[in-house]
Amino acid sequence: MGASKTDSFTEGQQAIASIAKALGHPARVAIVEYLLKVDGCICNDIVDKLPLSQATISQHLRALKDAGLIKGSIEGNAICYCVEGKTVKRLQSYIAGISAKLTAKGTECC
Amino acid sequence: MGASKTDSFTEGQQAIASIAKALGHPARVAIVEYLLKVDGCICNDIVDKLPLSQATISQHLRALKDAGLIKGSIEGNAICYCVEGKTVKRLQSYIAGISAKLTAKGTECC
DNA sequence: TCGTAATATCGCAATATTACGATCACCATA
DNA sequence: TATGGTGATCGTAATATTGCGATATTACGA
Repeated sequence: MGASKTDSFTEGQQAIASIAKALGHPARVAIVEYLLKVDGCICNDIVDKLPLSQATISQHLRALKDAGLIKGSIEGNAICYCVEGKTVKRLQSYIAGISAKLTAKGTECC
Repeated sequence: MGASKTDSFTEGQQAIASIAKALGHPARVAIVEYLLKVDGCICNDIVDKLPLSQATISQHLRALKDAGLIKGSIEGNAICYCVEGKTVKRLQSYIAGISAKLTAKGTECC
């Protein structure tokens, strides 16, 4: 035993967890930041920007895509990736919800 | 090789990644939600609420505490955990920043 | 001080992640 | 049809996570 007991939690909890997990590695945070900075949402210049191999970056891109945080469309013989606003907003409103409940509560208890 | 190449990224990226990673498991999302729901921020009723052993929950609590997402104070012979607003707000404003940059950009490119 | 409830930690097994080199597949264009 | 650039995938090694039972540890009350 020891595998992720992922079922036995709600859909919502799993959905948030999987988005958060995708952002749970500095390389992927860096990739998202890069995609935001580059205005054209260009593709694999990323390989030159990060100290990781092409294979590894491709894996991270896949993780981000699986989580719905980015999407890519074929653009000639390259691929154009960009951040998917919908998913970002979903995470954003979830965190905002937590934050709101906290301030509604008033004092932090401990 | 194969270990996390975590260095070679900025402090900020690592900080966000570690907070996000802490939320990257449904059990931990569930724990945070529970701590928000319970008004008194009570301790280990959690063991009864989740289908996980006490040892496992204690581990998840530690992960959340290490990430700064919760804090605990000793309360008699029990422990009172609660969500740490400061860290939630940090994540919140980071995600809001991404979201803002996206809408500033106008159309999603791909 | 003894017993008991609440937590933390240790040690282990199962599984997942991270990273890379080596290919493979695809498309454009020479 | 070759050739080169772009990206995905495979195989593999190193490491991390997840989960649990067993065992501390700590604090309270009898």
